[in-house]
Amino acid sequence: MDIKIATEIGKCLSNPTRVQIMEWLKEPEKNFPPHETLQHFNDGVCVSYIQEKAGLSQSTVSTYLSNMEKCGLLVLTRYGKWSYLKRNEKIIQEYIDFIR
Amino acid sequence: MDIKIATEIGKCLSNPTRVQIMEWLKEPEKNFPPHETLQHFNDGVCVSYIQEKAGLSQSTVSTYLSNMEKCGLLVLTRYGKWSYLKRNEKIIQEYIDFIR
DNA sequence: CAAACATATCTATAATTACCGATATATAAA
DNA sequence: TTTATATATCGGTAATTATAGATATGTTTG
Repeated sequence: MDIKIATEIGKCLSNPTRVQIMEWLKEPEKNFPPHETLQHFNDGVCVSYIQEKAGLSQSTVSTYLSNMEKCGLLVLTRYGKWSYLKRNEKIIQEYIDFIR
Repeated sequence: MDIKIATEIGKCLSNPTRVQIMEWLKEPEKNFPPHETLQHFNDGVCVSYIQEKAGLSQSTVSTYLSNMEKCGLLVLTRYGKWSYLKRNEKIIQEYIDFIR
């Protein structure tokens, strides 16, 4: 991992709500209600659930998640009108290897 | 580690110079000239060497290092008029355990 | 003690980020 | 094909951070 990407990841992890989102996504079934159309969390959690739980505006949370996805911390999967986000454990591990 | 401290660490790691400093301090003997009064890097590297290498003002780098020490990323040791800084591997590991 | 040196802190301005409401886009449902 | 729903993006203001120069503090040395 290069220093530029590591810094972008650091920026994502410099805000308590975004750090909290990373923590919530460790255990979706514990932290979120079940999805209505999907019977699992295989692709993570939909944006609106995360937004609701974060208690910030839709636009703010959407921007957070977009940036977290751009730097690789999260993986985005779209099904119809829903977007699901899950942790990208591979990139997280690369980041850990970089800073350790 | 609680989310507040993790966020402070994230802030420190959200700037390329500060990330770079963390990297340099992994291998002081490789990245810095030998100290004049001290014959080792056991307590890390003095502020002025880090400042010189970073290429930013003395006050800016001093503030960086101070914040990095406050959140636990670095350990500060003073000998007379010199301050030495080294990585705090214990806290770094705690941070890694938190985000993983 | 005075001068020199290393580092920290203060003050100020420029740049960036936080956050929202409004609006756009894209899909699904009626 | 309108309407509703989910998410993204735009435009703006408030808050925070970046960074520097000036100054203060503490230490060593002459």
